[in-house]
Amino acid sequence: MALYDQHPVYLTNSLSGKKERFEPIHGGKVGMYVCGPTVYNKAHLGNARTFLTFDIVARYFRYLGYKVRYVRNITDVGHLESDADEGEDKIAKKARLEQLEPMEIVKQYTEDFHEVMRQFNILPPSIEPTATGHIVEQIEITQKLIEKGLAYVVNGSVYFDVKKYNQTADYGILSGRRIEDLMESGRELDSQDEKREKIDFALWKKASTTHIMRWPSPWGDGFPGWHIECTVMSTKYLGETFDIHGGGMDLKFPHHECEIAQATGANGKPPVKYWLHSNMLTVNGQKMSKSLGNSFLPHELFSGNHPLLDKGYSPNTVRFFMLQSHYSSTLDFSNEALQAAEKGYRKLGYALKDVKRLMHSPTSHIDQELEKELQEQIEECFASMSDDFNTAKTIAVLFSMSNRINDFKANPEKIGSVSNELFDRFKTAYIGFMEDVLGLPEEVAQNDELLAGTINVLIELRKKARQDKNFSLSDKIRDDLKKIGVKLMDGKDGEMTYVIEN
RNA sequence: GGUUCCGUGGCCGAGCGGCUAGGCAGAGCUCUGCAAAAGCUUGUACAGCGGUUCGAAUCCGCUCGGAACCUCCA
Repeated sequence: MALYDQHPVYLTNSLSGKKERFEPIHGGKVGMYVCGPTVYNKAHLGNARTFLTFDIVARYFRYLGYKVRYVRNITDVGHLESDADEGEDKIAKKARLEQLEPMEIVKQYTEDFHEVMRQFNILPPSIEPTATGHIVEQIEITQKLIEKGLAYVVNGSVYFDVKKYNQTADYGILSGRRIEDLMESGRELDSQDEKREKIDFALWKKASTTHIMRWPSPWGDGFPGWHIECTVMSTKYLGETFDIHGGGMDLKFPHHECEIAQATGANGKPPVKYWLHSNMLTVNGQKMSKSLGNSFLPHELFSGNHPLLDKGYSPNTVRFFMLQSHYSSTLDFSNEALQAAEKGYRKLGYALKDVKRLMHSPTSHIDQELEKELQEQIEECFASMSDDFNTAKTIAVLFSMSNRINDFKANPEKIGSVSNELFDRFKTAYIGFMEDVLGLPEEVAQNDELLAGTINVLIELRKKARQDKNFSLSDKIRDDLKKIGVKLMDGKDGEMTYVIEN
């Protein structure tokens, strides 16, 4: 029996607003598409949270034994500023400001994005397609929509006819919006608008003479609309209907709503079975965003070089901090919270390091209560993760497991009071959920043999001083080492361990 | 204006009708030459007001406060 059968996953489907049992379209396989970044600027922490969420989703599905195909795109074209149909292309604008080719901008910020992902231990997707690499497919689907009467051409641009679509389908099915409300609110169409209705959106835009990023099409030179790229890249690699589509909450409307309309219109069936949306990161209760100017850049956070920060925090600490809340809740950023997370994570990390060294000792008396406790903790890890990827709950379980680990470390004879088989499962579960599922590794202090050797010499000296009851010397060794970041801890048996803290 | 969501102990944060969430900080104890680390114990919180129920932080209504989306945004 596969792990995924033993621990079926329940997830909150934005489409229904309810928690549903995950049943893959193709047995044993998961197809997931997540809207990636538009690479015209440095990735900030809010971006990281979304991709962390889906990193966890992919990791857990894999841990359960599913074969996961995870597609996350890079948007390297399009996205006009200010308004869907006017204004300047973000990438082109940045290119002009920095006096670079658009593709230099794209390259630069794609590299930056990858570096940030790597720092946060967010694993790469299986496929990372780009919008510019799928212009042909975007033209094709646009043509298909025109043929079906769901899109119209005006002056070299193509627009999706939302009202027409709504006659046979339900525009607003995801966001809960009604087409009537949408037509009443928001910006009015002005005389220059080419769209029939203001809720219509562009599939293809004619490029003005000055627009740099442009491709030939049946309607003249232009560039694709924003929503169409995701429809094309998701269905191309995952099929016309696939399991999971994810993204940040702020993409729910209009982006994902439009994706549903396009795909349903073109293929005659809904594109996605489960929609997953991760919530926003906030600072002082307000959404962190580039436009509000309250966003943190990862390197500012790591270095502590930011007006709102007292000190720097490691990427893993930040990762842990984010995982202590549920992906569907907003998470507020603050120094105090980060500091608490740092200490908490350190505790779990030490236990991780320690548990790897613990070996089962010959079984003596079986402590049934202890066995039951360990057994339940293992179960709880799976149950919590299978319950809508509740990393906060899982971490709570890991804390209680770390208590047992520390107890085992201090009293190794206790390990023998549980069966070898159970101890192994316990150990494997702790390591597996920490490292593979949550992606929280031991924070490796410099694995430097010279340094380790040097510290060990000092440890031996301190042992000797203690044997001689020369406590002023033994204290000095410990205190001086502490000043430079090496913390010595005496064990029960006279052995000493150390950790390096920065 | 429309559509949603949130308000939990000093702080952060789970919770989806009955069962101690957890972390950080604080207090106490054990261990220790002293520390550190660790283990154990401890706090009796759910914005307010009504209602449903044998029973509500959890469901319903109202009030107050905050946020997101309706323009680009993860």
